[in-house]
Amino acid sequence: MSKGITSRAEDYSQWYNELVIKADLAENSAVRGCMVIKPYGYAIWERMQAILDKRFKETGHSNAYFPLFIPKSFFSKEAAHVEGFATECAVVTHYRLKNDGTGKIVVDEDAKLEEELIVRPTSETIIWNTYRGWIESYRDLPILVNQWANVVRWEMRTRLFLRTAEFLWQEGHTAHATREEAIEETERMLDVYAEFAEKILAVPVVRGRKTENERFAGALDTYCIEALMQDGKALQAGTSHFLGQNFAKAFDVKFTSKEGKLEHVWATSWGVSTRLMGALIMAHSDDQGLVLPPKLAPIQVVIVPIFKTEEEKAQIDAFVNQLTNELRVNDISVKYDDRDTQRPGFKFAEWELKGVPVRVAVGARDMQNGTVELARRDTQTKETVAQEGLAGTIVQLLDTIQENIYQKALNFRTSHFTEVNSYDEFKEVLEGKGGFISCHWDGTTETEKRVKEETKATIRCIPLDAKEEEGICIFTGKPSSRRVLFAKAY
RNA sequence: CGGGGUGUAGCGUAGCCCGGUAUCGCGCCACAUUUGGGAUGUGGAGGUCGUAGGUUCGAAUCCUGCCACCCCGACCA
Repeated sequence: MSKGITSRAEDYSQWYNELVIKADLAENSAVRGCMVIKPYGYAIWERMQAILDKRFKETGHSNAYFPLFIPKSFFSKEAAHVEGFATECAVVTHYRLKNDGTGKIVVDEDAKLEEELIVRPTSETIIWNTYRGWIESYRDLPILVNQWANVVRWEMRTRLFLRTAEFLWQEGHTAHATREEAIEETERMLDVYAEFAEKILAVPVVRGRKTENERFAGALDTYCIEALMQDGKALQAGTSHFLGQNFAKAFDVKFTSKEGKLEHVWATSWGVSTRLMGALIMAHSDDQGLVLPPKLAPIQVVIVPIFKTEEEKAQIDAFVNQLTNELRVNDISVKYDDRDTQRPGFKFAEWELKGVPVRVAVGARDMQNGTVELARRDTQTKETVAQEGLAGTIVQLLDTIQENIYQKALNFRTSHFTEVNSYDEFKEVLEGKGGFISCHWDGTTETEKRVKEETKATIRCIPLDAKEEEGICIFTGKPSSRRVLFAKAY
């Protein structure tokens, strides 16, 4: 693609003001790496929430809410977990401010907390501490809970959408009586994510498992979906973790089984975040702005009237009213942009920037001919179609667009998916077109780290559908039994 | 936290080397003409030049500290 607004995450800056702004409150109090999500951007997040939440409910989950603050001591209970998050925690140490006598507001040192509170970077610890009180018997299991929340991770380096210091997400935390059931849940939720990414976001993803090195802090196994962006870099779009009994042991959560034995509970956790908005933008956008798949778009159809006189406007209004009603019956969200403060060309450009999939332009000429101009955001094409049966035409067109956006992304990924059998080839592809590189790896963290140092590529995942195949590691020549996926990642 | 860079109107910028009270474009406001792809003309509003100090008759410009942001690394959804 051309060097456009979406070729890299950094290039958002040309238009992200439409969706978010970087939080910059004032002077010395800039909120580092956070973002203000403006209404239109938030509407996209709300669509994601609504669709995912429905799926969570359909798969038996309920929403709950746990505290933002986590006592520091909770963190130290699971060794791998604390090690994974220790370096990126915001810590609350005091609970009061005071006037220092000169009019300056300072932290009141007398108001020091006995135990510091951590602003949650993820909620496993506080949730498992709570679950201890909820679980006594196998009859209390499973617990299938999800939380919609914000979390804070004080990253060294932030990147809009992809790695902000505060982000919105959902985190599912489930408790099970058996290992098998927990693994099943982990895989089920990965499927929910993958299906959401592909069918709703129209972003094809690879389902896989992380290597030991890339695993979530405290998990026995981390499943993920990996998407490919238009610049050839991979993005982890969602994760589902099998936590084993690690957190149950750390927080002493036991239950009495059917057989009367006291056992530790099995756990999973899974989450997706506002990073999905970054994935959406970088997977589909073009130089004209966002391209939203119809199933996700907060506004699916925008109608722009073109008129000179009040009479013409009244005539168009009547037509649009009827069309709007017909579309709404079909569950299509419609925006009638009849602002008289902007000209049609301006509106066209603005709604394209915002990614609205279908635009209907209707003017006096159309009213005479019984037609409208129907424009597609994905292909940037337009045609004149009959007003007769227009709602039906649009319903079909939205499906076509959804499919086309997915196909386009899939084609891109297919052409950026390369099997290699030597390290030279590996480096050549990596520095050339990029994308996913499928190759044999000896299974050691040492090799993985060495490759990362030399090439910046990491193992994105071991694909779930990887077939057994004898081969040799392209880095060390040691035997390997299946291919893994490497890529440069965000 | 290391290395590099930047901070001037809502946004993007010129000016800085070589000190004399800030340039241009977009946007904004008013009026007129316009309205089928980001209108045009005329007039107008808007700036403690990131911040604190220093040098100087005089600082956006020179010096020092601090803050923030961006890029590259380490870290990560």
